[in-house]
Amino acid sequence: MEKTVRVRFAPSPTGFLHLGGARTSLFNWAYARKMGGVFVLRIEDTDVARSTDESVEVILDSLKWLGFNWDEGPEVDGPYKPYYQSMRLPFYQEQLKKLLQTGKAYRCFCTAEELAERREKTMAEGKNWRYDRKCFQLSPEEVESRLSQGASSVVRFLIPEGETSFIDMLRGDVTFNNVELDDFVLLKSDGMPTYNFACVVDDAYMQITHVIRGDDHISNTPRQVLLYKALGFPVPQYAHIPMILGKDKTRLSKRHGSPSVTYYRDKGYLPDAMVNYLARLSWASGEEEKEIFTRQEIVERFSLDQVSKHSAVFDLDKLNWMNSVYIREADQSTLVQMLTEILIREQVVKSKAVTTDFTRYCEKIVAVMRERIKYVGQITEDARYFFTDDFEYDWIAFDKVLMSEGAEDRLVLCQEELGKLDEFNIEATEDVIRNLSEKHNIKAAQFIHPLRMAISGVKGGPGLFELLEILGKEKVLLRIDRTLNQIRIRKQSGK
RNA sequence: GGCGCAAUAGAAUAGUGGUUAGUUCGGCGGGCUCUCAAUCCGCAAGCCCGGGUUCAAUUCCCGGUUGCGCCA
Repeated sequence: MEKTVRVRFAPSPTGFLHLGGARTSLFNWAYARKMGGVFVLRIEDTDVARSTDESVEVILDSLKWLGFNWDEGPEVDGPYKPYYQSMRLPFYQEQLKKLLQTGKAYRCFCTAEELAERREKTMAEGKNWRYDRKCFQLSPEEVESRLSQGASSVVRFLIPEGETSFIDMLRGDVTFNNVELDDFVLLKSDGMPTYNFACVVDDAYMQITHVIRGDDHISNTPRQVLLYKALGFPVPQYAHIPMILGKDKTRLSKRHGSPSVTYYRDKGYLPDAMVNYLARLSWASGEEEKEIFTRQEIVERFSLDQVSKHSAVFDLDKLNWMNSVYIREADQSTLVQMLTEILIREQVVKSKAVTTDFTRYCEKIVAVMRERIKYVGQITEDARYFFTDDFEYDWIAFDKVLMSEGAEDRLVLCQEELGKLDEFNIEATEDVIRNLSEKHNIKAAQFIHPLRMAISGVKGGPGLFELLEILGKEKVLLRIDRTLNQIRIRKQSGK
């Protein structure tokens, strides 16, 4: 009988959820769902100095936002709780005792300074430094006496002779010679377990069957395999997935925009788009022309042997394209909700200003903007004029469109005629402009462009008549006034 | 420095011992339109290098190079 697949995502809460972590999480989640398995979330917070509760919150929020619901972990009790490493110290102690008693691990009293000194000496001789097992020679009595004197110590794992190999589900056999491995530290002098140790003990206790993680862990794997064997636990299956790099092919970091999931959430990206994009980085279903995959489709098709082996470059352009596809298909109400949240966060409006009327106004904005944005927050960047009368002009376009021959006069005509309207809607305003165009035998565009510039300050954007209707008569006339003033100021200062 | 992993257009990828090497994003050009966007049409652009195996290698093997990672 096949054992139930159990996979886990095990972030360190030392900051936000990184896109790389999000993708690792995605592959674990997708694999669990595909295989009818269990997705475990474990918080690796043994680095007391760097771990914070806020970070845990951010990571949990990010995972929830992406929709990777875990079956066991924080907030979801399971049979192998607790799911915070800092609360699992007794397990590590227990296993450590076992290793110490069977001679598979030993106490080491070497100080950092001593080690540095010996390392330097060895390196000076042109040899590779590995821990020289000085403390392995210590007699049990000596160890006891030093411990009772309160000497600071760590516990090291005794690497056996031979070589260690494991099967990586993407690459096949990977082998390391054990002489390359150090007698690495299991327990730090502060009593906390090291990453490799805690990870193995937890994965073993939590019955993890498949370890899917970034390929930066390949080098750790032989150490961990050796630990499983020393502890008498079954070795899980491994799948090391490629890392996500920035445009310059270095590890994705702040230098490449932002690598944090919350950044994209706050910018107005849709979680489904994010998941889709992350999935397509390193994974392909093989179907040509198909880029858009729902969560369900990803789960149905997901398979680790379709994951590529080389690192991937994060491409914001493609994410933007994908997100814009999702924005065009999203529910209006979802987008309006996102927009108002962004407006409040960016202090464009006060939260108490978000009335029913304002929400209705946002609906109209979303309706005309959704097909021309890549993320919802782009509305506040590209279409500030919806929220302030005091917008900045695109001066290059201003000069081209409004400082040309006759533009001012046409704008005045528009103002006059629009001012006569009672019903200020798309149809009526369009009639006005088309009539003007006909009457003066000037192309409609000659009215449209100056008018758009006058009421929005930019040369692109929604259709003019939609824009007029959304802004309303009062604002439109006011803005034309303001613009006419600007034209006059510029004409005076220009000559 | 030691060890490991990887390598198809600018990016993500498909695919193959014999193919005009496919697709998506991006780029460029054009159509449509009041602009932008969307959309449609078209174009440019790729198998890291060297050896071997083979009738035939982008594909299999070895070496190198480069990139990345881990350890120091």
